[in-house]
Amino acid sequence: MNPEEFKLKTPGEVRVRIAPAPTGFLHIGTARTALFNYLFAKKHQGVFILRIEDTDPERSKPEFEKDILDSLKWLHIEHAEGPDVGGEHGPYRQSEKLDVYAKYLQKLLDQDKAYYCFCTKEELEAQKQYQMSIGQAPRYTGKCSGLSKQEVKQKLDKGEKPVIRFRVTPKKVKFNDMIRGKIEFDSALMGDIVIAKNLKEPLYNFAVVIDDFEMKISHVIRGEDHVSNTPKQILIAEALDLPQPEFGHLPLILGRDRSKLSKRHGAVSVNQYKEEGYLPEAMVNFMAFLGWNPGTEREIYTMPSLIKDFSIDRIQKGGAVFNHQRLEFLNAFYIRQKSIEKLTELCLPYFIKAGLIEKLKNNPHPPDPETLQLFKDGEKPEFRIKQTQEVISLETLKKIVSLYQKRLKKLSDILELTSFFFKDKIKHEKDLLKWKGMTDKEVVMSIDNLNKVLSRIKPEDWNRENLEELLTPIAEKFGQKIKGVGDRGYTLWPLRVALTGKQASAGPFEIAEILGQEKTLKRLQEVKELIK
RNA sequence: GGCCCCAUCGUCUAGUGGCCUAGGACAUCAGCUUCUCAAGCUGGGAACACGGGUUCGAUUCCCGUUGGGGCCA
Repeated sequence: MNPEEFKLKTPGEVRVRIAPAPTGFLHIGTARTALFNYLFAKKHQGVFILRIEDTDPERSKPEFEKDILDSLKWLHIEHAEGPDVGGEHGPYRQSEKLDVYAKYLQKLLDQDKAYYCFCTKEELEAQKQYQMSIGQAPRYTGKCSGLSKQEVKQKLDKGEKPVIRFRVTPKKVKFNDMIRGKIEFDSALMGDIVIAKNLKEPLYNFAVVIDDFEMKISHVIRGEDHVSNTPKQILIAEALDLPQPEFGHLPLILGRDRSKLSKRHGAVSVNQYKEEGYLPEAMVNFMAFLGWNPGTEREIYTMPSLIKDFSIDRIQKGGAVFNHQRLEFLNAFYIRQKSIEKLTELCLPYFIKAGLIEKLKNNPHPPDPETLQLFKDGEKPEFRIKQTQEVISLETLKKIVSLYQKRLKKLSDILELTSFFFKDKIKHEKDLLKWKGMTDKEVVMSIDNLNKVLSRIKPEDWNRENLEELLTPIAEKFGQKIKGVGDRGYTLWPLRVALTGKQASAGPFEIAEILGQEKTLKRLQEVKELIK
């Protein structure tokens, strides 16, 4: 840890925040910003705050706010203050404090640090075009900046709709970015900026300054897309004589084409990943390494270890491409770490939602979102396979899941991989049954042989160990007989394909055990008829 | 267009002037294992954008070029 980081300009408590607008589902980039803020707060025994920036009533929706809350909770990025949990520096929704903004706006107006501007969109547009044509930065020329009180009143009385502009003092605005170091802007290039549509409708750059002050935010850690907002906010805070927070700008998450990650790159909301069956621990581990690394070769990090090793001065400056394959790798890794009980509980909703199984009446509890515990202790839940109406125990489901644990990249993969267990009839491709160029006749011979052997097994002896012990020598002998080599494939491959219908699957013994003797024989029979 | 930021394998990155014959991870390729697919193990290929300086010595420092990105409307 670099001690530099602890030199906090504003001594006292570390208070950080994320401030998403509830105009869409929680974006992966916002989640990553939240994570870094959270880690920074935890690292410094500080407070992580959630603020909802819902000043745009058109686009802000309660369901999006809910999604933000739910997704953060799912990721275990917990805020100590926010719209749902409250806090002494609230309200935490911008829409609930419009009078506060109005107060500061009025103050600026009274001190003539801001003024009403009546220029029309058309005027402004024409001006901008002109400025750009002569190679200048487009900025407001200050046409209305000299309007007298009477003129303003007249225009107001006439019903003209003004905006409120902030007088930008031309100067070099400097700040020391926690991640990037010194950054300097020439505010003369900005022109007077619009800070509100009117007293009741503050705009982003203004509202942020007020909120961050009111919430006593010590460090503003946000995406790089905000760097050019920073000087504006510094100037506004200065005009209001407010203390400046520290700023840190995170590199952006990029899509494959290296532009800012957005919907056109695919799934970007946290809830989409959740639904597809990505684990929160994988998401967190993955997001943390998008622009940060511990400087060691360790790659696996859970939240507690991240908190321990996180340091803001190890954050990268350049944007990071979202590497989906790496997310999958991490997700598969965390899936493999799960206990079979836990993993089964995680998979059950997928089976149920897909209509493969249904719950029997004796376990009506909805899953506990905290523990993901689907059942109360001591309860023996049972399920029914929808297609066959057979009862299937949790134990059996656990066996199924455990067979495929190593093959799951995401939870939803379980459906495609295991659906053959839940189907009455499965589709077979005749040629798939042939191992190394077997003929139809040889396949039938193999199946007859299997039939003979398997039907003789006593029901109580039907388990994986016995099947393997019995079938292995038989398979070798069969290979020897038809091809002169002890290749078990001539028996085991047709068996496996007969049971699963698939080119790739878990092994035939464990599958046969789960399917049971009756179904195993039935599937062999079906395959035989297919060939004839 | 203006301003700001950035630049090591395909991707995420280690590297803070000599430990660099540039390390790790994902991906990829080959092999082992094997009835298949996974998982696992072993091994291979793969990068310092370019040009100038500074220096005994630059991936590392400075300048420029190029490239990429962000913001502004």
